[in-house]
Parts: sequence; C-alpha cells; structure tokens
Amino acid sequence: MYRVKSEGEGEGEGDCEMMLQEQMDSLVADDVSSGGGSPHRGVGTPLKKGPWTSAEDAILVDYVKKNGEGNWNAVQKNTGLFRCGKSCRLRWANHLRPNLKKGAFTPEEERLIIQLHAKMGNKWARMAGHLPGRTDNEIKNYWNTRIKRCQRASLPIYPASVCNQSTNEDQQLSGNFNGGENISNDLLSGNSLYLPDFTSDNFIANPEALSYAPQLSAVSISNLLGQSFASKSCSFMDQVDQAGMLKQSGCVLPALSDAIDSVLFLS
DNA sequence: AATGTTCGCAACCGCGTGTCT
DNA sequence: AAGACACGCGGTTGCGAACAT
Repeated sequence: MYRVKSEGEGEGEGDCEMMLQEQMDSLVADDVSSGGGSPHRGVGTPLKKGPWTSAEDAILVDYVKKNGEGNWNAVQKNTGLFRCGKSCRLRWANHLRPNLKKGAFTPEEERLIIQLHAKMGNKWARMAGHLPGRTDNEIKNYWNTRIKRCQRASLPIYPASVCNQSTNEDQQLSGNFNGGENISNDLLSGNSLYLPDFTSDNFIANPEALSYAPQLSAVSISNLLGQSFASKSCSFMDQVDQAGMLKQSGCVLPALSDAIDSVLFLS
C-alpha cells in the first residue's frame, strides 16, 4: 500500500517491503494521534504540512538510500508520502542527511559564523559550506537569534576583533581589485560587495557612496552598518541613531530608507 | 498553579536560476 | 527562443518550550 510502483520500476524492494508497510501503518497512526495531516488519501489529496513524523522520516531516508538525492518530486509518487518535493528536500537537508551535527554551536563555530557573516552577509548556504555538518537554516536561525540578543543587550552585532579582521581583508581585497582579474580571495567567492572606501560618517556626504546606494540590498546595508559601526565599538542604539541619519537620505533614496528600516526593524 | 510573555527551532513560502524539451 | 519543470536560497511564520509574573 505504501509504495506505489510506477511502470517499469521493477527492481526488487525485497526485505524492505514489510518494514515499510509497518512504517506506513505507523505513519497513519502518527497522523491520527498528532492531529496533523490530511484526513483524506487518494488522488487530489492535499499535501501534508507541518512537523514530520518519525515514520515519514524513515520513508524518506529509505527512498534516498535507494535512489539518491535529487528528483524530490518523485518521492511523493514513489513512496506515497504526502509531502511536496520541496518539503522532502528541506527535511533531508536539515535533519536526515548523514554527518549532520546536532546541538548548540561551539564557540569556535560561533566565531566562524560571525566572521563569515561579516564577509558574506546573509549568504547562509555559502556559510554552511564552511561549517561541516551545519545547515543554512541552523546558521540563519542562529544569526537571527544573535541579532535579537545583541539588540536587547545593546551590543554590537560584530565584535570589534572580527570587524577589524574583516576590514583588513577588505582593504587587501580592494587593493587587489584591478578589473576583477586573478582574485582568488575567499571574499569574492563569497559574493561580497565591493564598496568604495567610506564610513558611516562620510557616507551621506560622499557622492560616490550615493551612487552605489540603489544597488544596496538590506543585506548590504546590514553589512555596512554592522562593520562600520562595530569597528567603533558602538552600541546598537548608536547604530540606530546613525542609521537614522542614513535613513534621512531616504527622501532622496527611498530604496535606501526601506533597506535601513528592514535592517533595524523600524518599520 | 494559572496565565502571559519570550525565545528558539522547524517548516513553509515566494522568488530566482538552471536545465530540459 | 520560450515555456515547463526542478532545485536551491533567503525571508518569514507558527508553534512548543522555557521563563516570568
């Protein structure tokens, strides 16, 4: 019942059949007990949402073991799992794939995340590539939590040490930035922005800076604010004040104003 | 003990990009 | 060239647990 075999799919499932039948039974039981999931099963049945059950996990793991990662939309067809491909991919990537590290970030990992964020901004997937066993979602959640914590404690988002290091690397990068050739620096592969040399103090007055503003996303603004302010060991409220100055330029640059709002939760 | 609030995590959603037909 | 489809990414939301009152 659980496995809906497609035509031409004849490889023996063998000893797994019975086990998976039990998993499917369990899945149904879980659905009933948890109150989640769809009451209907069949053609046109809406896909299930919400937390995954252990039975669903087992089915997905089994499927990936046999078929490998990818082709996620086929999971539903081939396993009877009422989950969309997206949901399956996410569940696998964030919870089921091997070598995942669980638990709190180590201090070393935390430091690395801060450094990476100073370089990359909100490029969670890229950052995850530097943290074996960690997922982009974990890192994203950690960072969002950190921002809130820093906000509450009026602490800079980036410690000065990290910022200084990042600034040094940026300067080195800028020096190397000759037409964008032969740059092996991690910073560039990290999709960091090239910005002219200005600080929050001269930002508004600097026409060159303004010329870049329309290209700045909230992420970029966030980096900019975080780096320039943290380097002066400003509190978060200082950052808000200075960002407010930046925001004033929003009368000329509405997009910039919006970006700052989104960074500072002022909207 | 009951209620309200905050926090952190898991999962969903929308969108952009790449690939295939 | 263009449309369909699959995948991946980042932002956001919902919910349960922990904590405070």
